[in-house]
Amino acid sequence: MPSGEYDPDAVEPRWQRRWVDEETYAYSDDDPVDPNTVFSIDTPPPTVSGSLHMGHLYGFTLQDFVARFERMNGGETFFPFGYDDNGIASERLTEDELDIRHQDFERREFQAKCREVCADYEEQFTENVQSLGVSVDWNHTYQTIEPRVQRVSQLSFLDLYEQGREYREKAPAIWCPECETAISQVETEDDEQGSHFNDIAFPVVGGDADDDLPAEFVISTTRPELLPACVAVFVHPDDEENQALVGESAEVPLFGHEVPIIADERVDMETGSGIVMCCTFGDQNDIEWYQVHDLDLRVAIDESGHMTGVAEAYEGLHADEAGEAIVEDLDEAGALLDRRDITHTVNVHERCGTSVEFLVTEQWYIEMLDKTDEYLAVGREMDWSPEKMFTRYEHWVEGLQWDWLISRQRSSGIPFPVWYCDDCGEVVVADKADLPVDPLSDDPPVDACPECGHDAFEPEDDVLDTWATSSLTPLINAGWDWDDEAGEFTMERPELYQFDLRPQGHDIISFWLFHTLVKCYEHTGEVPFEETMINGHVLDENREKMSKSVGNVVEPEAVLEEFPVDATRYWAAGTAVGDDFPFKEKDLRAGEKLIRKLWNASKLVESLAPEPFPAEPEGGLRELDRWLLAELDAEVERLTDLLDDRAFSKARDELRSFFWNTFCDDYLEIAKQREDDAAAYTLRTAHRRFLKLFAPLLAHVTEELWHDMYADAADKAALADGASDSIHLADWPEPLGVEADRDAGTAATAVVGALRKYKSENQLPLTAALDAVEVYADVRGFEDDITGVMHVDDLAVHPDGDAPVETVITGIDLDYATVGPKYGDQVGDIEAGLAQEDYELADDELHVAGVTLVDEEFAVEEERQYRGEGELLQADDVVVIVRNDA
RNA sequence: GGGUUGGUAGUCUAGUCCGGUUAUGACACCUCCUUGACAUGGAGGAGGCCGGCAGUUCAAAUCUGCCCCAACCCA
Repeated sequence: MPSGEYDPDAVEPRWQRRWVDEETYAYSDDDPVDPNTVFSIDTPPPTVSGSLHMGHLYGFTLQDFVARFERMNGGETFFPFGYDDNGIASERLTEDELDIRHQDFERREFQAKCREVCADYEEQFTENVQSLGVSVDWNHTYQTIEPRVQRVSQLSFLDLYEQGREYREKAPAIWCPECETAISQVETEDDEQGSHFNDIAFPVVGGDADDDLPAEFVISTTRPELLPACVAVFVHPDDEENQALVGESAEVPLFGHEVPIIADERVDMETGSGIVMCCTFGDQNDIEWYQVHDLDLRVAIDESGHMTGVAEAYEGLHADEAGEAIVEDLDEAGALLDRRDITHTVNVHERCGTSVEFLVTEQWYIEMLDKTDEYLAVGREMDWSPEKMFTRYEHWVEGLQWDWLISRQRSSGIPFPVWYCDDCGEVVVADKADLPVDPLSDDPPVDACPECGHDAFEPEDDVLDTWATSSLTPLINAGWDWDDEAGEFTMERPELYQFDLRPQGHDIISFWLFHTLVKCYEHTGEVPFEETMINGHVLDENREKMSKSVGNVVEPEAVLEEFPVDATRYWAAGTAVGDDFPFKEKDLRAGEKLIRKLWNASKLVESLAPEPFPAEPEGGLRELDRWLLAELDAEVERLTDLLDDRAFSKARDELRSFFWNTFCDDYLEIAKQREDDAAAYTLRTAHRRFLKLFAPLLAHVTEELWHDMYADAADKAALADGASDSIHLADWPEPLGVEADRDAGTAATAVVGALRKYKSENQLPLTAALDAVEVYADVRGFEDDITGVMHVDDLAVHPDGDAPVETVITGIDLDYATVGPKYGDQVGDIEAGLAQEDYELADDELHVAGVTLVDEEFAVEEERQYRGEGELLQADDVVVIVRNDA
């Protein structure tokens, strides 16, 4: 039985432990699960780092709303958890934690260290997530580096290879010189950086001798260190001033090699001098020019960002140092004409912020550019919450310029199951049955090259892009595997696929969602998700992005120190899904108040309707009881629809105001007067339904009350609806189908409201007695309720009688929805006629401005005047007269 | 530079897709009320003309165009 004040500090951790210990949310593999009713969620595996941030709290909570609602409302729910410990993030974490460098270790050795470090962090992380009370099934977790997942990832590689969707090619690729690996388009981002524009004089070959040719021209560049890599100079075909240069050659200053001057439309005439140099490679334009004009390849910068032999005297310098040195030397040689500060956007690696280079290297790709139309169609098949997020997907797919580069030159990660013939270079892949393999330590499945018969092989030592693995989470969760005997792919839990929901942040639509669609579509031929729910970012109280450098980061730990978890859940439900939204302490306070209200109201229900639980009385319920249950029926339907639509904010506010205003302020206040079985039955019935409706939102307090009042009660079989373990395993309420005159109930509460207002305006206590009240409305059946709660000595109800009031017509309201379209621009005249009171009313018809309006097209606005004894109160359409001598 | 989203009372926000004339709710604010749980409560009040300009329309927060501001995505 609930008593005293609610103590979330004690209650919440207790339930969190029990939910985990008792495996409350475990997905039952044992019984056959109906694929039509199972609800499966492909949850985002967070990158392992010890602590939570508000984005975690928000994201997990939103997922949990869906999981808890669907679990109650539908069948079995699959809510797994993954740890993304495969890749650069966990390499970095390990290097920092142990103060080591991955280059100093053998791959296996370093990977072992990664796993040790990650294991500690994962344990901590698990505790943190469990302290949020999310209903994860802790029996179904995975790590993206574990052997089972490595097998899935390598199977995926082999399947796509066999389908001809993968190829290996030596070509310019985006390269991070800091991480020393190739990366894909999605891993780059723009960064505004300060730089210099250097105006450099290029001599024209033969320009001194020919009067028609200038001796030199100017090129403005931000990257002087690329001068040694210069292979051509470009002029726009519309650039008349410099047209004479086209077809000639230029001499690259300091380095002296001659390069052709070519016309091309891709030149931006507005930037710098309008003449641009092409280097292999400075940006993507250079790559296009290199390919289209079949230019030389001069590689000046190596894998680690240092100058190569092509840079002659500058060899071995870091590119930045070389740039400075070259500028100095140009200045000395008189070739530097100007140098000015600018800010421009550069392409950087999103993980380390280093400017990317473009290097010609041999890499593995997944072909995508040929199928973008299909990937768009597949994306369109899903339900998007909110819909607008689909446009982001659309733009990303339409803007794709590269196939997916999946090889990374890193130590840690999942290896390619690939060897190459030492002699002819033939690709040899592993047998599916042998996976996972590491070619560095495992032997290829053949003794001799199937192509040339050579017997020595070179292992592939690159590892797979982490997204190549995390894009397989639906297949990992469904237990995708290869059955060697049957020669086909299988699923351990086929009923889960396709997944019902993919929740994730909008920032990784182009990473995770897109790549998952591509991979799963290629493997299974169908879209992996029915629905995707895209959440926004958490901002600070001032709607600013949280950032460590600004110092406005709110830590979940600090919030949970001060507020109950249920209050953070209330806050998290407070915005439309998909919008970025601010951290709001006000909402946490409001959440706390709601929790307290629910607790206190439950105490009152307990005392008004103590055990034993009364059955529905034979004499039936009173009007008021049926009215409440009927209103609650309507509320159940509204709320179910809102939660189906993931409209958490509306659901939260809707339920809160119905519970607070209708149940607590109206029904409970009246029910306090009563001690009959009908009231007790109604209170208990409504209360149990409220707890269930609140359960997805306020997971802890509802569980505590459920156990206090129902699940652990003496008569629990009858009370707990078969859910004595947890309210979260109870069935979602269905409408009871209670018949009630809801108009009468509404009128009765309007009367009570009017009397309250009367007392408030007259500064009377709500318990003050009223001598006499007359009601002109059909509120029969509610008389005792009204007199009881409002302390009316003498109540007279006139259900059909005309009120003793005079009505004065104060104006005419038009029904514009009908009148507007019907009369068009005559509406102005009609309004003018009404304003001048130049109209006639007769037989329910209105004659004005030469037209006749019929009954439905207008409403007469009246003011009631009462000249009798007492005071007239207005309460919607109900006339209430109060006489009070006091 | 292109695109997406948003700009509604002191603050946050509903409504905008499907135009209809007293614009929703919460928090803060003011007044009153100790009533069988809750004063961390209850009743009531004041506060906005919907970023700006122009247009379409009988009618615009809601449609169209332009502009300004912010965030994000992509160049």
